Amino acid sequence: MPVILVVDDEEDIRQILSYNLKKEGYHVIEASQGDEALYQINRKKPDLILLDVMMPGMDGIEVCEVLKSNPDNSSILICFLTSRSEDYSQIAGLDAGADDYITKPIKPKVLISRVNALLRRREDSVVEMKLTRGIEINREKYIVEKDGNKIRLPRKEFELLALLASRPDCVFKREIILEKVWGNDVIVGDRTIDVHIRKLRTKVGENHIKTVKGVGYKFISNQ
Amino acid sequence: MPVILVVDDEEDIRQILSYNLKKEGYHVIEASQGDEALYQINRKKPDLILLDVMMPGMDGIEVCEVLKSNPDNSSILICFLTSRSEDYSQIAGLDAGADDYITKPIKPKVLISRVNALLRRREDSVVEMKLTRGIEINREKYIVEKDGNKIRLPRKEFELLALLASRPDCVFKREIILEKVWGNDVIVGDRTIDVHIRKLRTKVGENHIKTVKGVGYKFISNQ
DNA sequence: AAGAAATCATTAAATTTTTATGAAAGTTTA
DNA sequence: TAAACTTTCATAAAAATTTAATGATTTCTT
Repeated sequence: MPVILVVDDEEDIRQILSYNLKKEGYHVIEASQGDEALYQINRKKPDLILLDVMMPGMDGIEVCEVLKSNPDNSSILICFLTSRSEDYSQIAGLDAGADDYITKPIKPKVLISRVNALLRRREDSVVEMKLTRGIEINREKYIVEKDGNKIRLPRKEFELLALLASRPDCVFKREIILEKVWGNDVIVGDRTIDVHIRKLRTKVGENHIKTVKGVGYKFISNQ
Repeated sequence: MPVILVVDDEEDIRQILSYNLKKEGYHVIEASQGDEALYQINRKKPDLILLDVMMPGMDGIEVCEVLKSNPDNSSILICFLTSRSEDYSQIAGLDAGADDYITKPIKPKVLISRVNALLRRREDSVVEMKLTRGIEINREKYIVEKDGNKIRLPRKEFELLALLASRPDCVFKREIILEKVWGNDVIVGDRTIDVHIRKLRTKVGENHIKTVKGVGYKFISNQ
């Protein structure tokens, strides 16, 4: 289940949001201030952040900027919480980093449908993906481009790469990889993953996939 | 989901358009100048382009002309963005290449309904389709022309070709093919698809339809 | 720090899956 | 009913996937 971080200085609001999200089955963590939010993000990378714009101290926009300055966090969705009174121009201006915004007062139904939509959309938006140093994955075309050259990958290899690349710099445990790429019911030996990783490395580049011994593999975005 | 390219030199406008389109679920890419737009089009062929007429450097009309000079791009829809002040004669003049236009200031609701309408209309208008290297599909006549020669295809073969060609280079999974060409209720074996593909290949050309093992087939546009 | 244990890397070979193809058997259409 | 169209079947071919075997590396123990 996706992890959602709720950031708002008012405890009442945090509770209402948190309650409703949990009821939907999401794993919710909270922060009451900007810096606390950044701390939480570091500790447990959320899938989505509901971020209040107006907060004492570091406001939502600053948090967003700091957050997005780290490419590790590029896949985190951000949804601002704004008061209706804050004018649209401002919201449009800060839109750069955000994926959506919800105006207060927040109705539970609106909240849930927006959150669901955002997370659902994220799944689909992995159709095309630009990765560092000219690696591009296109799900529709089932093609990976490296420095402009098209690389044709067999299905399993493609799925594996797409999975790893869906969250760059995050480690995927072997069990997770098996579950996502091979399916829960299929039983294959552990060496199978290695072999596929091997093939990917020769095709996509040796230093794009890093192994984390005892855990799994990750796709390296930068450097 | 369809891909929409937003071309406008003002960042604010790009953002507002982008935001609203994304909210609808479209995949949006942006360009701030004419040549950047052409670059983007080359990189990822969009379904629709929202194209500002007045831009410094290469203006919208030029972009449109360059675009349309390449038959590969004939299926891309173009919607101009114009100021109310720009006189209609000019707009009428450039109408040739464009499918629609929206006058600024742009209201989100108008934007969305126009965009939806355009894309919906396109679905139906796959009546005739020019494809690379002189392959042309005419839905009304159930006829395919290759290098000027008319090829008469049986219904199923035609539907299959039309489906694959509707999104060149995109893979159609076997299940999707079955659903679209044969219908959800009809039960036919997987070999049936192969056989039809083979017949198409012998008639239309071996290297126009490519198989993606384990996934499905795709129509190759170029080369 | 040395040795043992666990975990990965790598290659080649074996196996399985998936598709191509020709021919034939049904089906529909004119 | 013949002709055209669809579908199935059987077999060949190709490609993808998995296993197995061996070497390398890291981690853990003592």
